[in-house]
Amino acid sequence: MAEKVKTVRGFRDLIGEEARKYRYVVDTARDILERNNFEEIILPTVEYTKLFARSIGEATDIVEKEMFTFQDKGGRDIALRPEGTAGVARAYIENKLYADGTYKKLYYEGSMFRHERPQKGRYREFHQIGAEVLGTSNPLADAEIIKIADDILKALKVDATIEINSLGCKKCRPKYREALLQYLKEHKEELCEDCQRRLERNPLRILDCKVEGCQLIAKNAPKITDYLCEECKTHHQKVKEYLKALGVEFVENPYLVRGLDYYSKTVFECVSEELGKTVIAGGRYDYLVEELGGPPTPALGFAAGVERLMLLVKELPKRPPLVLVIPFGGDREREEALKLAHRLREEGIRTELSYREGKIRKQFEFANKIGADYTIVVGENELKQGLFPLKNLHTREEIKLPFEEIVKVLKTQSG
RNA sequence: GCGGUGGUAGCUCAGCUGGUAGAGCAGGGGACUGUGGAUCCCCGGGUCGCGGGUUCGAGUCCCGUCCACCGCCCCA
Repeated sequence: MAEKVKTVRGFRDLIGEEARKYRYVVDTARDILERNNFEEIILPTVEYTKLFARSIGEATDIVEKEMFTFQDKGGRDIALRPEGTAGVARAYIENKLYADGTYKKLYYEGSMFRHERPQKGRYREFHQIGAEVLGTSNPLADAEIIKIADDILKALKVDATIEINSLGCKKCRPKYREALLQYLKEHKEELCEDCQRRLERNPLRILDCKVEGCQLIAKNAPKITDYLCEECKTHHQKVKEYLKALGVEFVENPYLVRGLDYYSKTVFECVSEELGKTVIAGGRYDYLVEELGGPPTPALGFAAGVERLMLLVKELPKRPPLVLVIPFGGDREREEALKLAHRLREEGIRTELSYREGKIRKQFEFANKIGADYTIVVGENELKQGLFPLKNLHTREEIKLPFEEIVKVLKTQSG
């Protein structure tokens, strides 16, 4: 045999039930977003590398070491998108979606690529479904975005805790950063190696370090919420009020920070205890559009990790019952069975025509194997009488009816 | 990128200190020629992840490599 070609590391096939689970997660989220009057935006899979460098942040791991980048034949630096928000912001600016003076609600869905070490629920090609609202600073939008994330989790019956925080704005965040940095420097010796490094690069991240010693230090660190300016404080307060009004359960986590540089004010994460991982995350990014060369545009959004949600979805909606049409006899019977099978499909009934030849007994074994719920034998006697045996494989009951009666019976089952 | 565990039949796995590859389940056929999940009988199937080394001889020991999974980092 020739050498077998395998999938690229971190990439995989989704087959049958896995594929159905994928569709279920995506369709459920899409449904909720459509109901909230979000418009779909279908984005390119590749963008110029600098788009991500400028939006996500030069110094982040995603940009520094996790992007799939390459040069095209024209020597342009291109990257497979590692996330969706940057592309949405770029499209918003490029297509002047701000021109009509209203805010825009967009959602996207598709593959994202990060060159990380693969693990369960973490692949190099993974999928996100994300929503973005561009052009409003109204805290109603923050509350609604979080509510949608909550609705998706509830619809999928996934348990997760919603944690929220505010990262402040250009006015108040620097003051907080200053205070935090000063505090952390006083405790530098007690911090773990990683955190000593973070001190320079991204001190906010020390707050959610898992090392025990660091957590103790983090516990007594100044809280961002104590440093928020009036505007940010009011905004944060309003978001929480609206969430309560909506009955969305959440916990405040003053140490919640996000890994992407573009966030401001509201940030949130939906954390699954079962996975020990975040399944949906998002927040405000009021400066991103402007930093990418657009007009000043407050905005916010979230991204849901499809693979991670799939790991938590225990039950899929049932497929409609399956009917196996079994030809029995010769060419005439095969041809009739072929036509009758398509008659059933015309009516929306999930139908398999057996290509198996041989004993009737084997046909029934085949019916079980493929998970059929009903069988219809099409043989010489049936064609002569115009009556066909519809057998329920679960109850083993069989009724003989004219074909069009069978169609009616099955149609009510397929609802 | 770092640390750990593991890769043997379609699946789950066994294979002790090196001596020509096994079980259960699944699959195919028959007992049973127009009605299935039971039972019995028979059968097929493997470059032991890949490459190299040690050895008379390697699934087993050594080195390398790939892949999966777990933890870290990071993140959805």
